[in-house]
Amino acid sequence: MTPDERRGRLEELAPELLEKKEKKKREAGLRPLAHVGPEGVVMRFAPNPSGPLHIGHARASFLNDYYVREYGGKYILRIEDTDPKRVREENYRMLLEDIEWLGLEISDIVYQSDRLDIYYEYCEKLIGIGGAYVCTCDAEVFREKKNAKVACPCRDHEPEENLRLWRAMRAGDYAEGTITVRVKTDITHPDPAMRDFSIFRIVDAPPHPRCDARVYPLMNFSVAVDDHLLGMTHVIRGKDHIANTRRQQFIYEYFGWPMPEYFHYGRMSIEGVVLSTSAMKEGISQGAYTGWDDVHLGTLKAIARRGFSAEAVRNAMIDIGIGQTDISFSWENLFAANKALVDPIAPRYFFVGDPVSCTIGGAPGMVATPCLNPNDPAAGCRHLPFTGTLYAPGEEITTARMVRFKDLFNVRIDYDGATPVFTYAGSSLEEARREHAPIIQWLPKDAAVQCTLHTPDGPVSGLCEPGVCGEQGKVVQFERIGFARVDEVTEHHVSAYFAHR
RNA sequence: GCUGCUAUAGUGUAGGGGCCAAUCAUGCCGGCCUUUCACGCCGGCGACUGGGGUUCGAAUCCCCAUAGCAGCACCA
Repeated sequence: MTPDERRGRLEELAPELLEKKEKKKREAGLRPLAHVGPEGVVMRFAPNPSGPLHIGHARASFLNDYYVREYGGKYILRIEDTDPKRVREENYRMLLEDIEWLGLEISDIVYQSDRLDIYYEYCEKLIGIGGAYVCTCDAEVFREKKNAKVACPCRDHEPEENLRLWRAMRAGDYAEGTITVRVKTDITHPDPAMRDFSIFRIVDAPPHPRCDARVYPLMNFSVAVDDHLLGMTHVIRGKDHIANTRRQQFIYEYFGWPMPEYFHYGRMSIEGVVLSTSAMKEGISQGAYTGWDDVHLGTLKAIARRGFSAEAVRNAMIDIGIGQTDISFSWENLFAANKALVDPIAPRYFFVGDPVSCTIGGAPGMVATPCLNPNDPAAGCRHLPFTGTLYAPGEEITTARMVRFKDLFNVRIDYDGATPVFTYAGSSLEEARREHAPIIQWLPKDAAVQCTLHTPDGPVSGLCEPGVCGEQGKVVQFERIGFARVDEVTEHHVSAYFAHR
């Protein structure tokens, strides 16, 4: 049968089958979520304040943000600061700055360090119903027993005994590392990661910047309790948490709570930038990097400094989606996403690398008026006066017999021995085209500013238009070079970071 | 070692038994437009990891292999 015949046949036999196939249509964006109630969704972004946010965090935060925007509901920023060893005062500030930059639609901010009493309360409940026990075994000893599927003696304590130990733990009778609370799962579970994992421990030092405590929950407990109490409907996080989800399931089951719906996206490798907090910290302290926003780093601060907008990062991340496949983050795709946003609005300027001063014989004085943006005439023009001498890019004038200085005129290049001689060759654009003269950028002798363009291959020094000085913090396009963010402007110097072509 | 997840063009992604000689984006190549090698437009290149099985029919379901990744912390 031909497809048409089949279709006709099916129409006779079971027309309803035809319908559902028809409506399969692809829409832009992420796949729809199931189990969305009338109130929308409740989702969360849960970083820990151990350093600045980086591209990996952008993915997690934007995926969740996408669905909250899509369905409405709540987006909770939950700061997971239950490990005093990894939490530092300044990190909270940086975290909030980064959140601000991302432009997330956050509805509530929750600090886990404010909620220790809640975790204690639920821990006591869990112990009371026999779901957890207090273990005083040495961690190493326990690990070996666990790997051999052998229970430790503490596992047989009655709940009363566990409660007694728990209170002693709370009261300060035990030192760091000598006592822990474990969920009673299945010591013979085929997956060693599931066997009686810890949910509380003692940390003596350093003190926590936001609370006064010695007994801290481990993430599997605080996360499970919070996700339930805060009403999470869907959780999107990396696949490194896939085992944690299964561990948390034991806690949900003991309490009889329904679980949220989980998605675990795959690992994203990112080339070309430093991502590990420890490596960044070390590099900064040794002076290899200028700070958290050093462009060699993968932090959001660095990305921003290089001229990428949060919107571009968002678009790139939504395009990547929530697949479980491990992927390589593609800078090229981010470049394209950023270009789409920045090209319509970035003002154009001339940048001249390796500038050579050229006096043009026989040329009339005039003022060139190139557009700030050829696609947006309303943006206006720049005014570049020519008074007899200009700067031209060294490489370009040594490889051509004739050039056209953009928006100015044509120049013929002859040689007197090794020294080039420049003569005015008319203003006809048609003629320049006929002669295949390259149209190149230039700068007035009297109106050029020193400019360092930082590229991945190192800094390029040259000159740029004075107008660039008014663009600090903005992204401009250096014609025929690419987009760059104007980072710093001083009286006689501009520093810019190359973003992409 | 044990447990689990994944496998579509260079990169990212859609497709979850027949509409797939496989979508879209990006990239690359060619052309057009253009006083930027930008933007825009037109055309082209490029992929279902391998092997078995189920089925009339498999990118899609099952098994095995291979590869990658994750977890097995008193971190998150």
